[in-house]
Amino acid sequence: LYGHIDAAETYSVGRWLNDVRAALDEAASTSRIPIIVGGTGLYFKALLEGLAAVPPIPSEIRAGIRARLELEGAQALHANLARQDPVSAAKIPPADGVRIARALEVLEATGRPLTDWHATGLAPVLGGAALVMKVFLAPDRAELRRRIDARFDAMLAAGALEEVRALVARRLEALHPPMKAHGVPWLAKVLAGAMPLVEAAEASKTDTRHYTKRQFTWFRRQLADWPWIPPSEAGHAIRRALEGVPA
RNA sequence: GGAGGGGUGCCCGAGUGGUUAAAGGGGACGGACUGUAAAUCCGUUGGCUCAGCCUACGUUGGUUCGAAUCCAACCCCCUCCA
Repeated sequence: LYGHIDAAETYSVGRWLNDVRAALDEAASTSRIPIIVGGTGLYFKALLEGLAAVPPIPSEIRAGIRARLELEGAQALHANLARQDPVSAAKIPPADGVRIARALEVLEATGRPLTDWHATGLAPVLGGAALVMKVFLAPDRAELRRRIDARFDAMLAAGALEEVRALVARRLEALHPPMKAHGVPWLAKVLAGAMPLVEAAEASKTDTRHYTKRQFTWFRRQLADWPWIPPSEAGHAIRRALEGVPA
C-alpha cells in the first residue's frame, strides 16, 4: 500500500483484492509472473480462500460505532452485541474493541449478523485451479531482530523523520491506519519534543518485532499449508518450482 | 573523610516479620483473528521425579516458631557536604 494509496484514504482487504485482481490481469496479458509479497496474513487468506460478501459499510455508521467505542468502552459494546448478535459476541473477546465494533457496524448496516455473512463468501481471487507457489520466509529469530533494527535505522537515515513530519502536518485522525504505522506514533512524539530519538527508534523496532511475531503465529496456524523456508534457500526453492511450470 | 539514599526474578519496579515463588509494568515466548490487520485482543513466564520439594530478594552471619522484610559486618551504586 506504501506508494499506492494516499494516507488519507480508507483502505480494506476488499479493495486490496480488487487491486490485486487488476494487477494479476495485467501481468497475464503481458505474460509476466506476478509475485505478491507482504506481511498481512489476513490479506493472503482472503486472496487464497475468499472473503465474506459483506457490502461496504456507510462511513457514518462506522464513525458512530467508533465514537461509541471511545465513549462507552469495549465491554459495554460487547454486552450490546451479545444482546443483538449472540453468535458473533461469543466468538469475540469482550475486550477486543476493534472486532466488536466491526460486528456491530455490520449488524447495524445490513441487519444481518457478521457470522451470517461469513457463511456466504466470495470466490477467492486465486482459487484452487490457480498455479500458486506459497512461501513463508522464516528467518532465524536473532537474525530477524538484527534485520529489523538495521532496517529501521536505514529508514531513519533515509529521512523517516521528515516523512512523519509531513504526515503529521496533514492532521489525519489518530486512529487512521497510516498514523499507526510502525514508527509513526513514536517519531511524531520526537517531533513534538516529547521523546528522545533513540527511545523512539527502540520503541519502533519493538513494535515491528511484535508484529513479525504475530505473523509467525498467523502463518503457523491460519495458513498452515505454507512451507516455511529460510530466506537463504527461498531463491532456489522458487526457481525449482518455476522450472516445473508449463509456459 | 562526613551525611543521606539504595542494591528484589531477563529488565524496570512494588513490597517493610507469617496468607510471598514475591503486586504491577516491560521484554520474551505461545495463542486468537474473515473488509481501516504495521490493527485489536488473550495466555504463560525460577527449577524439578510437580496436590510435594528445591532454589530465590547484594554477601556473610545473627535475632525469631517464622525474614525480601529486624540486627551486625562486609561489598557495590547514587546524591550532598568536605
